[in-house]
Order: sequence, then C-alpha cells, then structure tokens
Amino acid sequence: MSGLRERKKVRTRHALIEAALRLFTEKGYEQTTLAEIAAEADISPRTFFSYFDSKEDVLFFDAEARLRRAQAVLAGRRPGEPVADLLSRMVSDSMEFTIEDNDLHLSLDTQRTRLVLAAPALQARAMQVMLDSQTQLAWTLHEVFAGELSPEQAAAAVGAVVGAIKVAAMMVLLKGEPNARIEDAVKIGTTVALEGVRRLTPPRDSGDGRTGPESRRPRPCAPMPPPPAV
Amino acid sequence: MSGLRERKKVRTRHALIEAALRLFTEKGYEQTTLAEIAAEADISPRTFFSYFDSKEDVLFFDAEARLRRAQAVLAGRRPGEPVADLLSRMVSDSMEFTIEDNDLHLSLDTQRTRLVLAAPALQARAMQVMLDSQTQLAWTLHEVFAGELSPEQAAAAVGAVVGAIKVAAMMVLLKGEPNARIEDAVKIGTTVALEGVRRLTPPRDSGDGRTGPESRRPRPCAPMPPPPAV
DNA sequence: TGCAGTTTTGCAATGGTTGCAAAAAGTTAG
DNA sequence: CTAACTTTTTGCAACCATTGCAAAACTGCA
Repeated sequence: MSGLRERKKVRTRHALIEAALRLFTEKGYEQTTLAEIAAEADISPRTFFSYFDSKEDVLFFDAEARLRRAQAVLAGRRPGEPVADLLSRMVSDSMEFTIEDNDLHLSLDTQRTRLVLAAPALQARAMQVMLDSQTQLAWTLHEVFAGELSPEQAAAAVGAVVGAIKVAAMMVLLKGEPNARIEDAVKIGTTVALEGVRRLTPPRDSGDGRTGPESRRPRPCAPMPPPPAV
Repeated sequence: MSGLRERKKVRTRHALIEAALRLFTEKGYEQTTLAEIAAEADISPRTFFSYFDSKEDVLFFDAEARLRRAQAVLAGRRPGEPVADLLSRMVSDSMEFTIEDNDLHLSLDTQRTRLVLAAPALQARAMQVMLDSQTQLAWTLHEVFAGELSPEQAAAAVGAVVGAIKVAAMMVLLKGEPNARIEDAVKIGTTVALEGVRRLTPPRDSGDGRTGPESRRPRPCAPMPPPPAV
C-alpha cells in the first residue's frame, strides 16, 4: 500500500508546507510567490495546485485534523454530561493539541497567528475555515445531543463559545501582549460563553453574580491605543 | 461644498454598487468581471479601484454604516443597564436596520446572503468584515462599561453574541429554510449567548433550567442532510 | 521489458490588482 | 473667460494566482 508514490506525495506535501511557512515568515505572505514555494519543494508551480487549492490553504493544512479531533471529543460525551462541560472539554483539548507542537523554534500557531494578523487575505481565509469548522461541530453536537438540542441551539452553543474565544483572543493580540495572555483570553471567552453574558454585569445588588476568578477585576484598565479605523 | 465633483462621485459609487449587485445576481459573482461592472457604471476598469479596494468590497459597502449604528446603540447605554440588555438592544436595532430596506425586489440582505453563500471568496471576506466589526464593537463596549468590563470581557461578550447568531443563522441557511427562519436563529443565538450555554441542558433534576420559549422543544428533529465534508 | 494508470509539467489564457505618468475634468483666482 | 492649480480618470504595462489541456515522465505490475 505504501508505494513510492504515496511516500513521495507526503514528502512533497511536507516540503511544500515547510517551504511556505518559512518563506511566509521570512518575506511575508504577499511577497512570497507560488513559484518560489514550488521551487523550494522541487516541483513545478503548476503542480502546487494538485496539493493545495490555493496559496492560502497551505497555511491551514491541519484544519481538518483539528476539526476531527474536536469532533472526537464531542462524540466522547460522558453519560448525561451537560453541553457546557462537553464544550469546555473540547476547548481544553484543542489548546493541548496546539501546545503539543512546541518542538521547534516558534510553535506553528504562533507563526501562523502572526502571519494571519499581517495578511488580510489569510485573515479572511482563516475566518472562513473557522466558520466551516463551527458548522460541522454544530452538526456533530446536535447529533450527540439528539433530542436535547435542536440544530440551531447546537449551532448557537458552538458559535457562542468559539466566537467569544476568537474575539477575546483577537483583543489580546491587538494590544501588544502576544504570548501567554492568549490563554487568559481563552479562559475568559469560555467562561463568558458558558455562563452567559448576563452574568458579566452583577445585577446591582446581589454580592456576587460574578463569572469566575478572572472577573474579580473591575480593573482600572490601563490606557490602550484605539483600534485601527475600518 | 457639494460641487459637481462630490455629486458625481456618489452617483458613480451608487452606479457601481447597483451594477455589481445586479450582475452578481444575474450571472454569479465569479462569472462577473470587473470590466463588466465598470462598463455598466461608465468608468474605466482602472477607476474601479479608486472607489473600492477589491471586487469583493462592493458588496459590503454598508459595513461601516452598520458598525457605526451598532456603536451608537452601545454608546446610548441607559444608566446602570446590564451588558446583556444593551447587547440585546443592539441586535434588535441591527435587525430593524436590515429590514428597513424592504423596498425593492429582494431585500439587499437576502441577495447578499445568497451571493455570500455561493461564492467562497465572498464568504471569506464577509467573515473578515464581521470580525473587524466585532473588534471595534468590543472596544466601544469596553469604553461604555469603563471600569466594569475588561477589554477581554467586552470582546468575549460581543464575540459570544455575534458568534452564536452567526452560526445559528448559518445552520438555518444550510438547511433549505432561507426566509423567516433566520429570525428564529437570531433569537436562539441571542438567548444562548446572553443566558449562557450552560442553561441549555437542564441539570437533570430541577424542572426548568430552560433558556426560553424556543427551548421548549427537545423536538424530534426531522431528518436533514449531513453537512458537506471539508 | 512493456503496458496501464497516475502524476507532473509546460503552455497559454483569464482576470484581479497595482504603479505610473499622461490626459481630462473640475475649481478657483484674476 | 482664461490661466493656473488640484483632483480624478484613464491607458498601459506588469505581476501573479489560478485553471484547462494535452504532452511527457513516472510508478506499479505482469
């Protein structure tokens, strides 16, 4: 089964991914041409498109794997486990997956984040990939909670969690604190989505309607630059 | 102030938008060339790019207006109003804004939704535009709730609400029920985000941990086609 | 070695996007 | 009304991603 063909194909694929990642990081996404990537991987530019559908897609080569892993977590729902707990586990698992590749210089996700932040085309594609994954996850969740969650409810649940994390993380990134702060954002996003936005503002009487340890801070909020205009 | 120049510019802009919208709907996004759009608006293809940054952007001409309107709602927070209520008002207002243009044949949003669903490039751009808006909204929310919400919390709140609605709406669209069902999705998404994903699964004891009227249905869930594979 | 199936490649064409400098307007002062 | 100035439009050339097509190279197998 693993003939020369198959092996060569994976090797070429890897070569393409690594070449692209390196070139993108070195010269920037837009400054890198397909021809250059192909040259690094010793294939003709034309052949690139039999490995990836577009220049952008090289960067998201692991999207499917991540999705499948998340789906596996959902499928592993424990008897009677609430949606919130299950989704929480899914998020944790995804974080672990991300951290697992801390082998080389910068972790893949760090590099990718920088690239995506810098190149609008990549940003757009990334958002699309995420929406796609979320839709699939919503279906899976709906199936796992058959009879308990309508498709729309499942979708809303997935969308709330992922959306909260996504925007919170983006917020952290737009300030200057790239590294570990993202984990804070993930935590905050998860909590807000699971416990509800309503819990964020204490009902102006009861002592503790707070969300969790991280909401201990109605903090003074250091001054920060306004976001770039649209 | 309103010289010939200014007036001509708005006229051309409108012409471009209408031409693009019509051509996209008639022949599809990808089948429509810039040259055709430009021709319809009586300008040279080159000039198109002094009106919009890309072919995709014509379709999202009102993104900034929508964002500003949403920001205005946030800025109009009533004294002591909780985040959840304010965001809820924002969503309602946005819906009204959408419905307001029910003048011509299909409402703009209906057309746009179809186009975005059909053309991957538009889908990606749409998601990017939304992320952008959400980031800005998060900042605004953070400012409106100065001292009460950290930037991350504000971002999580916005992300949860928009994310829940977005994915729930997408779910409705992926099935075949395009028209009024989207409003259901918006309602469900909003509730789930505001009240929290946790409220979705009743804690297997207390009678009513339900989310709202729409969660009355642990419904039998009519069979539906699986989502397209990644 | 030679056949059959698959992959790679070269080539040409399409179309979005950009930089640049000339041409065409529009605006304003005299 | 005209000249001088500013802004907008245009034409042109170039770059690059992407695609279809058919020839060429390669792999697996008899």
